[in-house]
Amino acid sequence: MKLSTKGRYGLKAMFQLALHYGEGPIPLKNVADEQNISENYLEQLVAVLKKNGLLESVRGAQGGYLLAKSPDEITVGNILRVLEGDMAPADCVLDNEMFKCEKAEYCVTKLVWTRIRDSIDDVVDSITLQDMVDEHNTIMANKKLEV
Amino acid sequence: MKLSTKGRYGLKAMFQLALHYGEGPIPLKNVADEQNISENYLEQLVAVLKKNGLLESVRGAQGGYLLAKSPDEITVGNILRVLEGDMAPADCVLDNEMFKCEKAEYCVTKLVWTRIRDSIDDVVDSITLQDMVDEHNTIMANKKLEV
DNA sequence: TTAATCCCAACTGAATTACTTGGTTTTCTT
DNA sequence: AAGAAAACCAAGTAATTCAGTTGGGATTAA
Repeated sequence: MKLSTKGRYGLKAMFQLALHYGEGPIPLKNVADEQNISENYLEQLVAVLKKNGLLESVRGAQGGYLLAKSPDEITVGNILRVLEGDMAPADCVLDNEMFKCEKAEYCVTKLVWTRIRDSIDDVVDSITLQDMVDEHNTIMANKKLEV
Repeated sequence: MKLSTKGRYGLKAMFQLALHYGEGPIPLKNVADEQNISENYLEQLVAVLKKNGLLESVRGAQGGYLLAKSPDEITVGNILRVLEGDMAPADCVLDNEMFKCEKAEYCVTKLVWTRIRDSIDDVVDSITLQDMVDEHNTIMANKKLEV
């Protein structure tokens, strides 16, 4: 039940770009350094995020990546689903209903998987990048007061 | 974010044993047949469940497995944690705090993983095998009425 | 005694993970 | 025009996990 580095690094990267939203394109190298991720590996992840309309890129010198939408329009769920697939603990409760089990109508374990999936969906769909930025700012402000 | 067959088969097997709770030992072959699982593979899973005090076994002919506690004392969380480990989406929010990240105090993504983990915990710790049996019986009773 | 059953250890093919390597192309700056 | 900064792309890879299989043994009821 663990996320792979795709989802974890991907969210970190998107959060980093959200922190700098409005400042123009940010080079991937900066993001990779800041979050301690291999730049070449991160490249593959942002390619997916871009293909799915969450990122835009600017090529050439002074180029980089930017969020395709404002941070309050991008949820954690948007990001994780693109990089990890549906947040479903079993194939029989995938959102797109690809997989069909003939016992589905009276399968009690399916009810369990459904409840797990729904609770995860609730959380990831309710948190936007803006929420994360706000939380970050609150934490940082409190840290300053402590000193 | 998917469960492996360990967790999925394991819960199905435990549910099957819960259905027959009080009837003495149930041979693994029955469980495997009923739930369409390789018996030899299931053997490995029940070994883990037994080692962790969720199952008891009776050897020899007419032997089999039985729940070590009554179905209302065994939660889905008990079963999944034994077979899959903590239901944490990232190592930094493992229940046992093995893994330590030095940025933990101001890591916003950690807050996200924590909320996901907590919501999963809420669900799996709130459902007992008895709940599943009850649900199963309700579904079956309704099915009968439909005909 | 024999058949049913649990118990145990090792092996395996396929897939996935988390990268790395080694480029090419585009564009800004000088 | 040259050089450098960046995005873009394709392939390879070592390690691990997954989902079993194989081939036995030990225990016990009938």
